[in-house]
Amino acid sequence: MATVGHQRERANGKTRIQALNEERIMAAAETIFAEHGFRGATVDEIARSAEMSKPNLLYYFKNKEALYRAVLEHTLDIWLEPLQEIDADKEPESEIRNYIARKIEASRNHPNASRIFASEMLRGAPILGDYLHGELKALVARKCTVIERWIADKKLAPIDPIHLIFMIWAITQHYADFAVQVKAVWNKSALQKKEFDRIEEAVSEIILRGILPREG
Amino acid sequence: MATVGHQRERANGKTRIQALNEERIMAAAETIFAEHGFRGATVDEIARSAEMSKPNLLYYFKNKEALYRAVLEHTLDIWLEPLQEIDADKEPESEIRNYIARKIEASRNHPNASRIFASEMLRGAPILGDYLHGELKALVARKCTVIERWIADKKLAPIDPIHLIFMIWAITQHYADFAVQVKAVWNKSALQKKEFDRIEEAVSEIILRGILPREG
DNA sequence: CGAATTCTTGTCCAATTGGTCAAGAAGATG
DNA sequence: CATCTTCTTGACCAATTGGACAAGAATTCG
Repeated sequence: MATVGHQRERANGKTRIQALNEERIMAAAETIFAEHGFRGATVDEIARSAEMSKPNLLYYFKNKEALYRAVLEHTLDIWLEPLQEIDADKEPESEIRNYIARKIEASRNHPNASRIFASEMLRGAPILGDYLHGELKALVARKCTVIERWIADKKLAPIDPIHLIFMIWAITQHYADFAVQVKAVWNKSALQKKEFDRIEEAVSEIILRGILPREG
Repeated sequence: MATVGHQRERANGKTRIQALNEERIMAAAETIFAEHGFRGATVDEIARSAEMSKPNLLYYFKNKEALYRAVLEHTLDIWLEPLQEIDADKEPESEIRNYIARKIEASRNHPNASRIFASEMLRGAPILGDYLHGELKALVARKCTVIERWIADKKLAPIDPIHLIFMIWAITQHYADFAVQVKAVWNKSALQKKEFDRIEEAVSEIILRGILPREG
């Protein structure tokens, strides 16, 4: 209790300035890493984009990799969160429709998170390798069990759960990572809420048709 | 006729050594660009991987960007070829099943082509921008017309053609670009023909169910 | 206020970067 | 075999890279 009073103008043991600048740096880093990957991004460029000197950036993150890891971690939260939500006790139609909606929302609101994840995969996941083989694999296994139960209960057609998950990941990610292509081919100058609503509808329709059992 | 006889030990006006080395360089470059993108790749590393000196590499390609463009062009051929094949006069089921099969085959046989394409999209397609807005857009528009005709003929459910195409691209590309993730989560040490056959089956099943009209 | 702490940056550094150049090695061609 | 062309590379270059450091500027806080 003694020294805590005033020091907690700091939240998390972080100074006001610290919190502010770390955020500023991470935001800038997210954009640059998303565009050019870990190797292609330069600390100088990130610093410039965050409007501060390079030594100052390195005062907050001890080196480029530490910054990359911080950004990646933040990315993971966004990337993963939607999957947690799937609930075995509810109906597959609503659960999967909802999952698709959440993933597409994430692609819209955090396209750079999606891109950084993609870029890390393209490099062979040197940083996230352990995570993929550990936490993620376990989580997916659990969700597959849920889907298999739905299939056993005749609530879903007998599709392969893991590829259903891969397909949903692939599609939703695509609209963030390949946004340039989507815009060019679809002839949209930008992907706004309206476009993402259209995407969600079109994707859900095909996927749900593809996995729900035929009535009757 | 005069000077042609012996000079055509060269094919394309290229020396034997030229043809050989350009291929060697492009193969090495494909791997490195796929992993690290344009900026993250270094000429030195590519040269080393091609087992030749950097000046020698630059004897065949005048600079890094020229090499990148050459690789990208090669990439495009592979990436695009399957779509040309869709034939309006045949049945949608076989045509789309076939298209998926071809794209997945491409992902298996040329994963690095897929990754380079992805990496170029992540950067905002500074090199391929014109191509996306031109050739590709036009091609997709034509294929959409084909799909719409199938829908009008009640051979397909009334889905959105362009998003069907995006979905197929996204999914098939995913198994190349995110191979690390797929392997980790699916618990395979490598993706062989057997695994890709399984993927093709699972994907075709869901997509075709999703777009074919209900019988009766 | 004044001392302690936190923040900020100009300057510097060795290593790496993309790229040049000249000169020798290897190959083709008469 | 002799010449002409093509191929190959060591040595070099200026610019950029990730990062260290010291010293000054703000802040914080008793």
